[in-house]
Amino acid sequence: MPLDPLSSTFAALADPTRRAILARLALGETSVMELAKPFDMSLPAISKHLKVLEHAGLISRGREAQWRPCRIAPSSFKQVDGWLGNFRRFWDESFNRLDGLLEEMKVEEATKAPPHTTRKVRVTKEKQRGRTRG
Amino acid sequence: MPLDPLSSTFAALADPTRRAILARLALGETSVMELAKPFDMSLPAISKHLKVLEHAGLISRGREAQWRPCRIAPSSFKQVDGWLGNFRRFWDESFNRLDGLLEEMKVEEATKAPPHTTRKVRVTKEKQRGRTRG
DNA sequence: AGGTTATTTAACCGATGAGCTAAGTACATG
DNA sequence: CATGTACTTAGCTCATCGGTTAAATAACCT
Repeated sequence: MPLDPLSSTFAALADPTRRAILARLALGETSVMELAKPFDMSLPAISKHLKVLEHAGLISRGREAQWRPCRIAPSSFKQVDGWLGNFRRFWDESFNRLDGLLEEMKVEEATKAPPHTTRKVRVTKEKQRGRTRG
Repeated sequence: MPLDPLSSTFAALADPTRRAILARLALGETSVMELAKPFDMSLPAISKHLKVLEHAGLISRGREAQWRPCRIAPSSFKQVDGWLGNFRRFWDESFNRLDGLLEEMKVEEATKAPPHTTRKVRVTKEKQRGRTRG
């Protein structure tokens, strides 16, 4: 019954309250009370949101006396970015320019391109990341 | 009642079936039948998933005779990537290195840093994108 | 017109999700 | 120890979601 990690991360991000909480946390670690302030919502509701975010790996929580300070956790963000990388060529112009360059460099394949799909495609899964600002 | 665009996009991405459909579409435009094949699921279910993806702006659909070919639509992907950019500094090392460089260049602020938050932070909203592979 | 293929709509069901209030836990301090 | 502060858990409601089957629509092909 538990969703795969990427699904729970996306699900966690699919709520404006939770995204606002993350935006606040991007400014620095803070308490639940502090996080709750901007919202016209009960504290338990915020508590639940935080649990969802934590479960999704988007935040982590510490303990300091009666406070449970929250902070951004990088890993899930990274995973989302990685997944998104598989589609980057669809909108990122500079990405495409670079891809085109790499394309030209291995012309040996160009002659036997299969006519199956519309565009020429190399899926190259995760490999996409890491080429951007190395 | 309708969610904001970013929320519906994230919600659409929070399902493994839909992500698999997108992965298939990354290989090129194709029909509903073709998209349905890999899944042990009724056709109406797939049809619903496609409607969700379309509504989220992640795909667009054409008409060719009795087929409704689907293809990736870039805009929502781009928006997600843009939003994610606000958090890139939390995981992308090279991003941080570049940020540190920019930091050093404007040292005039370094002396009067406020002790309010843990890290030194400039929010710089969307501006983050576009510096990667210019 | 009548049939086949491709896809959507309608109507339903069980599970999950976001919100609430009320009560419980954990720590700090008078 | 009693009270206050900072949360979390429990239990409820209502809406939405992912799936189903059955029927409808749409376009092609005799």
